[in-house]
Amino acid sequence: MIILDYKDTRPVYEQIVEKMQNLILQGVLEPDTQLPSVRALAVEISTNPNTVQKAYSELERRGFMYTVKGKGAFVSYNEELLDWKKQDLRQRIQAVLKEADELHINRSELLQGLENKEE
Amino acid sequence: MIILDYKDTRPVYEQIVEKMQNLILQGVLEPDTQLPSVRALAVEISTNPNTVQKAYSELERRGFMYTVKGKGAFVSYNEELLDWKKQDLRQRIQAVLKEADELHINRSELLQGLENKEE
Amino acid sequence: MIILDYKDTRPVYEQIVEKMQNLILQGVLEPDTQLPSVRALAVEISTNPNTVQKAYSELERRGFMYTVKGKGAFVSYNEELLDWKKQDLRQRIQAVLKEADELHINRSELLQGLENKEE
Amino acid sequence: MIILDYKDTRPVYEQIVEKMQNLILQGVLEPDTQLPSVRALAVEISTNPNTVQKAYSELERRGFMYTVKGKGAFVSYNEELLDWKKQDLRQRIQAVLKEADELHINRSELLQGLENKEE
DNA sequence: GTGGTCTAGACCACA
DNA sequence: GTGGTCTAGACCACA
Repeated sequence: MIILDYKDTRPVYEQIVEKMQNLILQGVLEPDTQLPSVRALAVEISTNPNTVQKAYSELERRGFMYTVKGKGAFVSYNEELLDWKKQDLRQRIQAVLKEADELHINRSELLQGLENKEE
Repeated sequence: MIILDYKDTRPVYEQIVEKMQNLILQGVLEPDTQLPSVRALAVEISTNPNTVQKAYSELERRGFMYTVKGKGAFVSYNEELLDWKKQDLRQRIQAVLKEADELHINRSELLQGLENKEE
Repeated sequence: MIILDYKDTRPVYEQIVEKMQNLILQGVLEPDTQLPSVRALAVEISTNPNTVQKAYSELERRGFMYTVKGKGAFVSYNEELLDWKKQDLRQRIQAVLKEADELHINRSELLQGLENKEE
Repeated sequence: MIILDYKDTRPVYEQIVEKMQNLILQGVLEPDTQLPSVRALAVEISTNPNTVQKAYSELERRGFMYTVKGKGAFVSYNEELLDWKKQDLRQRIQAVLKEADELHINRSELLQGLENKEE
């Protein structure tokens, strides 16, 4: 389900959050499906349960899953989440462009050739 | 000269690096100008000299300043550095766009209205 | 694992960098092996953890190790690093030879008898 | 007579020593010629007299000049000094080759193409 | 005075 | 436990 990249410098829990989030947004994990338990996932990716727990809490806070006591964690996808993600991506691009502005680097020049997905 | 943002979660030394770098790239600090001494800057922004030292070392490593032992630190700007920065900004935008691709979010839609600096 | 030479005038952190680097290039420390923790090595060679930390950061920057937060530091050797080291050694010899040229000292004379390792 | 390189990372006094030494070994400064006074040279290269003094002391220690109280400093060249310099260069090359040995890098490979001065 | 290194120890996020 | 950052202060070579 999830493969960690040990050469990635980001914290493990952040990698889990990002990967789970993408699986949900992409529809690979469908709404109301049950997710693996904290312990099961920890074993699967051989990491500490604390780390998985931290990732799950963050995903719940962001609205990507809900937990039912005694039953487990479930996917909670809805259209709003994709919008939320779009906003997030857009803000990250804006942050970069703001930096460019400060250095008097032309925005169009920077974005040139990036409008379309390369395949 | 430099104002720290205590709400910023990044380490202090990183904020110093980024701000000095921008001042140099913007031409506010001109080549061969002497920079404030490690101790002077530490007092000015009320931080520890070691922290400023760490920032200065990183700036030297990146080619933004050079150091003459016993005399001080001096600005060492050249055109290549701006190109290097442009590459860096471009790569950061590409990383965001790659994420968008994975979620089937349209690139043009995401970039809409960002081509020009808002004023 | 590492023995410091207190007669060596170079800074302690530089000696650590050089020795670890050699152990990695020689293959004594194999890729993905875990390195001693900052604190453990500091105790072993009776120096300050900050000094070891500085050495580890430099080794990471040079590509000889990678760090997983909360887990530790690991060896990250690849062939390119040895090539890089060869270039470095060659350049240092060239610098000496250039000095010799300026004094009209014959290169061959200087290099005589050095082509083969003494055993 | 001497031009300092401010982008050179070595200490100023070391640059002075090296440059004076080369001028003497090359015969540009002839034996028993009077050298500029500490103060005169300090003004000429706009540095601190302490720095020139340190360089002169080192040159005297190495046998490249002698001082006559009340008169000044004089060049003291003799054949032995060139031999001394050759030994010095040779030792520096040997140090590099010893490093190569430790990494199992072939000496001949490293020295290939360096036997003759490029022009 | 100036940068560079180091000690001794604290605190934090992460696992 | 592990790396990363930081404080407060010392000492050194160099100018």
